[in-house]
Amino acid sequence: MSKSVRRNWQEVMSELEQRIYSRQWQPGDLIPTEADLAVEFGCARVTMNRALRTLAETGLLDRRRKAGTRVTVNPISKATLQIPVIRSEIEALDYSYGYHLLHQQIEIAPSNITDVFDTPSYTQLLHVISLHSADGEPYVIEDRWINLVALPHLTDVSFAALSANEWLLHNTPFTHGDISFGAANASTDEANILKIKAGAALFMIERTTRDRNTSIEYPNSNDIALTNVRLLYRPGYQAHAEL
Amino acid sequence: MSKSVRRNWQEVMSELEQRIYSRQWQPGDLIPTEADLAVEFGCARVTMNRALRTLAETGLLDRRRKAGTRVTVNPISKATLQIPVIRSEIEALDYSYGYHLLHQQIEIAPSNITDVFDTPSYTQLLHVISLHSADGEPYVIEDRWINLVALPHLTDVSFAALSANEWLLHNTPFTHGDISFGAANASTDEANILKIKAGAALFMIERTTRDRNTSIEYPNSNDIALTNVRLLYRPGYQAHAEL
DNA sequence: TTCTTTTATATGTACATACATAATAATGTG
DNA sequence: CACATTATTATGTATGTACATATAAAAGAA
Repeated sequence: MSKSVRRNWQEVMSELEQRIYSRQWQPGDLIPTEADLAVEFGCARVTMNRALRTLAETGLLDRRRKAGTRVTVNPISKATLQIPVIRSEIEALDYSYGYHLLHQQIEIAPSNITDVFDTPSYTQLLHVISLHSADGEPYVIEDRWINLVALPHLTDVSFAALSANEWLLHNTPFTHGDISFGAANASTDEANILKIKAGAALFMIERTTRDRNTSIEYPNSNDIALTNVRLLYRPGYQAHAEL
Repeated sequence: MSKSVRRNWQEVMSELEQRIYSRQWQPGDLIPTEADLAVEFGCARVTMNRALRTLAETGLLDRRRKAGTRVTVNPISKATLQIPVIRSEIEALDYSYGYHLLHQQIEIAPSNITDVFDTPSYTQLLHVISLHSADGEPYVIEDRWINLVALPHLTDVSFAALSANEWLLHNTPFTHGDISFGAANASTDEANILKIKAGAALFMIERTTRDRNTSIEYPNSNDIALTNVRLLYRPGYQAHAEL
């Protein structure tokens, strides 16, 4: 064989990446046009487009019509946190998974919860508290409120054997929502459940899950909050992500 | 104009999304082939490919050559956390930003740090502790170790006026690394700095930043750890993300 | 001058076609 | 029967071409 190294868009992209990482093209620099680069690299413009577009999606490049393509000035670091089902998380660590239902009752929810659900303050919601354990040791407390208006089937479901976490994933996939991370001192109750001292710092995840309303029956209604959960992890727990 | 509604890939994609969200195509279902869908939608196969590929990147579809395309069975929720520079974070909340250097010294680092940097245990590293404040109130403690072998210029830089956080972003963009989130009880020192009671639960971010080594001089060396930072936020702080 | 309109241009996308590749399904072999 | 080989097929990608669209820059009007 001779000269023509077949260039695919991924090779092209990593060549472009090199130029950015090596600071040959510096932040803020305007780089050559798609067409020019295509000629230089000996590929079609569409191929170069794919490479440049992907880099722009990654956040390395800023592209604007007519204005051209430039290297991002303030790259925003994006940490993508994968949130598995708790059972999978524990089993992935090679621990045996355990589940214990601590509380399941229909109650009038506190105002911070009814705010999230956008329901009247007197609404009855399902309150479920449970403990997930790893190798018999307490791992995380799951404190959940469920919107029975959106999920009426759940009124009579018992979560003694199956966690609400898994029931919801199985029955309402493809939901979205918002999530926040923080820290909290363990209350006396929580300390007892986790078998630790009261006041210990616990990593906390709070999450509201909404369902996209795409049914033909309710085309104009907004997203409906299905459930709100607060997870309190045992001391020392850390969530990892890549930058 | 008559019949041909020009179909672009984004319209095609949202039509496909509808079918997934409405459970017309259920998790695990094998959906029609690219070619068939293209015919059904009246667009080119490449256009359908773009729509399907994007949905696969989002995590809604699983695609495999020959095997076909199916709706994802266990959608992994991915929370993408945007990590801004601390100054921007504080100013975005409409607080006035303040910065105070508390400690800057070249020291022999503890073993957990030299492990991260992959340097000998006696290596001298730069240790910088500082406080970022919002409207004069303590906001977050930044406890940072810097690899002077990789960043020799920093030996003589004073961080009295400029935070290491910003210096690094400005001088070493396009780095990557790993990050973890957790909780810690405030030590006495930390409590004094943050003006809170010792033992309070603090949200903690720990982050190691590495530089991709793409220089011609060191083509074969691995990524080098530049810096490791531990951020301790004031009580009540929460990091938000979207699912 | 300042504001509005036009023009030029880089990116964005659509399509037809062709071939590449991975992996299942079918076939052949011991 | 188990196992290796081949054929088939759905996705993946490269290219030339054509047109769409956003917008910076130029030209024109006030």
